[in-house]
Amino acid sequence: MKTIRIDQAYPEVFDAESAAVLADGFDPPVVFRPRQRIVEAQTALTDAAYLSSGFVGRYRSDALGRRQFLAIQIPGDFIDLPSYRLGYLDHDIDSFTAAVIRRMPHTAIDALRADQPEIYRHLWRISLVDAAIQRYWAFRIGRLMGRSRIANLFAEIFLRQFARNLCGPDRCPMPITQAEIGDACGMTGVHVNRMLGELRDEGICKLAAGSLEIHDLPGLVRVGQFEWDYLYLSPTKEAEFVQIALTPDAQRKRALSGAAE
Amino acid sequence: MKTIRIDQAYPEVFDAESAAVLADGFDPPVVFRPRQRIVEAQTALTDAAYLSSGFVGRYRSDALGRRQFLAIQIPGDFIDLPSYRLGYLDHDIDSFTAAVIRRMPHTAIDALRADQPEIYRHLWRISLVDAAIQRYWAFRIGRLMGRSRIANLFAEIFLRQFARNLCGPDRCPMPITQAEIGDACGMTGVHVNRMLGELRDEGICKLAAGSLEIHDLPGLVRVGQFEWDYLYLSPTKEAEFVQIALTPDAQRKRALSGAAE
DNA sequence: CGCGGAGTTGAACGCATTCAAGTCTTGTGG
DNA sequence: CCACAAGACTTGAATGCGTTCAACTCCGCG
Repeated sequence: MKTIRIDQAYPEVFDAESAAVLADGFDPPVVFRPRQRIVEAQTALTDAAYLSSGFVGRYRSDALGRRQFLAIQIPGDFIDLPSYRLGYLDHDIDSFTAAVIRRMPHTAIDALRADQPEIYRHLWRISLVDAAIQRYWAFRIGRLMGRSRIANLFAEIFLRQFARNLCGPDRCPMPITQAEIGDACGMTGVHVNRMLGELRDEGICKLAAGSLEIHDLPGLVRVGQFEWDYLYLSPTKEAEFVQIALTPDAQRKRALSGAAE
Repeated sequence: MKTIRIDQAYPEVFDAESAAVLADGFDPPVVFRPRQRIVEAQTALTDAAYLSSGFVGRYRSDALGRRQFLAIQIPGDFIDLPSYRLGYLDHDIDSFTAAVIRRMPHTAIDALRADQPEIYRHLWRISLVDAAIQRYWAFRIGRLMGRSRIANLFAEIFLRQFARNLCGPDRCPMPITQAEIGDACGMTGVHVNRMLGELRDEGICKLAAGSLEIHDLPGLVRVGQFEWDYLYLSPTKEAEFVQIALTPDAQRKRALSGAAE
């Protein structure tokens, strides 16, 4: 069986029919264990990997071997789509958790260009949203203070899962250690620990046992100065998020100004 | 005349013939003055802008209005290609210098899909290299110290220009202020000033009158921990850079290990 | 000649790191 | 089921990189 529920993973992008077509192009699933190398930098790739389940991270290391995460990928992400046109990656990808990968040969993507232009262009779109997320990471790391960085990252990872119906409104999987959060936010694990303590004491959120309990989503958004335009959500999903993430007061102001933020 | 020298701008990507085809799709040039808004966030776009000459920067601002540059675009860059599939940008683009923009309607790009698949796919490739550069910005800001960040950024901006034959081996245009370098590297203008002083005193490089004098390129690469795999240069251009950027000793080691770094 | 933006420098402050020593969890094997 | 080891988390104290505030110089330009 080659069935894969891409329709669930990308509800905004692929309708059920497209998803079925796309699913036919995948190779059988491959399972990875936690903390395993999934894609190696500088290695020639002939297929694109789709993350069916699990969390993985893309990173580069500095001269002393310290990692900087460049992206955190959640179920439903294509994790190395750049390889389609570039042939190899400039960074490594490791699993955080156990992960299931399904690969689609680059040739299968090529075939879509003529046969399924809509899907083909949607793949391009996906890679552009990825790029937008990358840009926002530069903003987060470059402009926000420690506590805000973490809150902002949490908000992103939560919303990306929420938009795919991978979690409810008040908690979501967050299977990464404090040190890894540090590697993602450009700070040390020790400092992450202190800032997490503050967020917890302020009643905003709590990270425990690989999942994030969100006690005050508007607070998380406020502290993290989180904006979500860069995720290019469907209007439906965005409205759903606004409903739970903005206080009634903020929603009123938003409606008045007509801002699409 | 619709002639535009894309062949020069993207020698690795477009051959002369493709460039000519592509050039036919452009609207007439539009000139911008320094420090002018070129693309506004959240505004619907129906064409993609190509930067014919000049420098422009993409940025987001935090709650207090402080900018974080997300990218610096040089002549030959498509500066808002994401708009093709996303419809609008989540960030603003301002000019650093006077700039000439040529726009290509999204519909013209659409037409390329069937008529000129090679060019169409090359445009995708370009957007993927842009994304790779974005990723590297997260690494730079997240993992490097102040002085290294600046050296690293300089190395990138230099190499990207060098790869397009926009400059020689020992100097390049760098028409941005110290405060703007700070906004790009996630630090203050004051600290940029101090670090620039160090780089100057160490005989590595000197920023003056909108251009960067590179006195010690290997030193710049070393201090900045600069790697260039993420730019996906053509083998020719990469070899040319290695020739001038690595010391003879480092080149020997590189050759021995056979690393493609 | 004077204005304004860019660059420069000094001093005090503070966020985050580093180092270190713990405690708590978790998974594994006896 | 307990013992133990390894990794994750927590906390304190000292250090330091970078910020902030402020004053001043330099330079291009009208």
